[in-house]
Amino acid sequence: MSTDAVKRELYQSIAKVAQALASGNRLQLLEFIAQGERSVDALAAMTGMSVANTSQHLQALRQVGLVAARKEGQRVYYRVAGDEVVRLYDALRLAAESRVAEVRQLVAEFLDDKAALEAVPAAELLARAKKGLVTVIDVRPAEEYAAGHVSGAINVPLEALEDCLAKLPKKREVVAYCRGPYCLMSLEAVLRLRKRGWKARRLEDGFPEWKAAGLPVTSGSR
Amino acid sequence: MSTDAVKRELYQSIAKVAQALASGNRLQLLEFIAQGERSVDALAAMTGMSVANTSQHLQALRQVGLVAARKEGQRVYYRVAGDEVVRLYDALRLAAESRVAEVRQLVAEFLDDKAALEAVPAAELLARAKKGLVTVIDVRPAEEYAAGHVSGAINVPLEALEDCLAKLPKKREVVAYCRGPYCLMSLEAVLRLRKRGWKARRLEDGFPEWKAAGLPVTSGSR
DNA sequence: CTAGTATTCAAACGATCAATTGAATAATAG
DNA sequence: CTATTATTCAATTGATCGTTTGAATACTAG
Repeated sequence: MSTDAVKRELYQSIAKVAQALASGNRLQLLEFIAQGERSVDALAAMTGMSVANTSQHLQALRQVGLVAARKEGQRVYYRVAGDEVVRLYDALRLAAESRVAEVRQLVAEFLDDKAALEAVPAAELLARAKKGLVTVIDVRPAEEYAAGHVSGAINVPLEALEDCLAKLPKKREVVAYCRGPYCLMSLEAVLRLRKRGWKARRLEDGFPEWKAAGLPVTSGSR
Repeated sequence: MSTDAVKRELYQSIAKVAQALASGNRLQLLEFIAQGERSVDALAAMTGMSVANTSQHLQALRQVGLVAARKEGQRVYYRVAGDEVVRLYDALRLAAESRVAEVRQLVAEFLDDKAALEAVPAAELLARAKKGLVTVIDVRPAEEYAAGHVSGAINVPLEALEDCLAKLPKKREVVAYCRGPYCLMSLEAVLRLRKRGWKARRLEDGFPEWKAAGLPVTSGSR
């Protein structure tokens, strides 16, 4: 094979990985899978897609090596194939958020509709936290929490939200934060808490902005 | 709009960015652009694509905000839109390289065919460099070279290879290295140098492996 | 073995995408 | 002004992708 032909095929092979990410449904699947191993029907239920369609998309992801599968009994559990996959997903999300005007607008619209008007500014949170009026939760994965978090916040990863409800006094308002103003994890947490009867709002910004503003942070210990 | 609909559109918007990367031709364009601002016809010549086709692909990249354009005289120069874009490209390449068997095989085949058998192991390079028998060149971009490079190597970015030929004595063998064993920059450099009559080989691994092996590195100064 | 569940496969449709071609802008030189 | 060069636009064709549908496997419970 000629050098050029090999080169073209090499790029084409990399492009196949991008192609696997080029579908909103598959991205959503990947995000769920990144939170933990899931079976096909669980993923179908979470995304609202048909089982057949879900299976097909999962195979597209598996074919390029982004996810791996494990069979147990009559169920097949999918998981991300490795850390690079999560890093790739994050890089994609980041590039999209910071570059695509459309995404910014959609997020703004989404937030406006639902809870943005009620987002808590950092200064307000700080004041109310001092008075012990709120429970601050960090809904990012445990590793990110360990690397640094808002002082006084407890870690409630989004995927474990339902398991951690006991930790959250229902009387006190809950304020959730995540990676940034365009990250949807905290919003998701707020929506889910409200559905269950909590008073919940999101922090206006995420941890990076909080830290950059020189507000108190803690790292390592719980 | 319903929450679900917004969410779906949000994922779809992110997917559009991935879609823009889902083409070997566009990835190749992006890689060239990442090395520095380029005009449409220059890119068309580099990739061997028609100008119209190149223009069309560039616009696909621009539409999702991965590259930006600047008009000067009758030429339009394209550049990457930001650092996140390079990070995204790297993450994609990394995930593809580490996951897709096909890519590994293609790279192996490519290298085998061409120059892999003649790749210089790190130990051999070290020994021969000490005796002054070889010229070691780092073909990565200047910023990466500045952040750390093999001691004694001179920086000859791939895009400036032809301009730097004067620096390379034709009598001494040239050994080129880049980002890693699956990075094609050093191979490209070797092929181009050979075409012009140099004796050239590539280092078996890239800078990260060299550094990880505890071999001598230098950073900052030229 | 049979019934039931989880997953995958296969075919079919419409929608979207890539490359080619030829023409339309836009800027510059003479 | 006209001719030239660089880039983009528009229309076409063939290929690929996404979803639905219905059926085929694979496993488990009884």
